[in-house]
Amino acid sequence: MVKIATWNVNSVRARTQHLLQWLGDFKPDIVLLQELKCVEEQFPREQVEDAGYNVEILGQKTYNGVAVLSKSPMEVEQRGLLGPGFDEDTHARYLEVFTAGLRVASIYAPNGNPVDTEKFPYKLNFQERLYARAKELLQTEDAFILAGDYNIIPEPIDAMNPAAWVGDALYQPETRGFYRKMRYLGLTDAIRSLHPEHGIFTFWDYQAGAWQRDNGIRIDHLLLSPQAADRLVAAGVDRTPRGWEKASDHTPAWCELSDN
DNA sequence: ATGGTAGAAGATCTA
Repeated sequence: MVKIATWNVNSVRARTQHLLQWLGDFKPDIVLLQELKCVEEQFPREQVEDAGYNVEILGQKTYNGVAVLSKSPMEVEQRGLLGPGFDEDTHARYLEVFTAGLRVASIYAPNGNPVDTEKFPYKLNFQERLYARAKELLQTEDAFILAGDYNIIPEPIDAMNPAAWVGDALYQPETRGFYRKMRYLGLTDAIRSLHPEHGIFTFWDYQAGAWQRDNGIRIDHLLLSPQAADRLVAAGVDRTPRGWEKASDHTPAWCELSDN
């Protein structure tokens, strides 16, 4: 069995103790982190290595930043996500590795708000690049997982109060359409495929007591290739770290694959 | 209720 989790930590330096505590409690084999908010040199590498993980990092000053932790050896496959007419991206939002017989990408997709600014087209452009990469990878025989903070509320069931998100970049038709396209491509939403019920959230805003009211949304996703989905045995969200003092506004989402 | 909170940087931006 291999347990893979994704977690937007909202600053890895502010969340180092939470991360170490959670690694010890939850014991994931592979962890995809987002919003490191630091450069590689500032990442608490030694502490994470001492916890038993290999570490690969794509960092950036102040914003964004993604990493992959794995108990198995890792090879970096791709740093960053480029595409046609897009040969440079200063944002650290994509890191793809090969580890434990799996191809895995840690993804921090753009938020895209406000929608009437250049931020929204940037979000759509990133989505197009990710779609192209997914299509490319589907032509291999690899089992792969594209997971992270997609900044997408796929369906009304994925929000406590969907009406409040109308007009938000996370819930725009183009945003939700991209997610649908990824699924039509043949990718499996690990959590939703095993859990049709309402109330599965991964993010609660810091403001207005969203956590206390369970006013959450599901925006962190694990999309599995057919070869990976065939091995899917469990998936879920671990709400525990969201309840800790000085928590990230996201909590880990995870899935478990049988050995193959 | 057009604010509210959090983090990093630095006296604002992003989420």
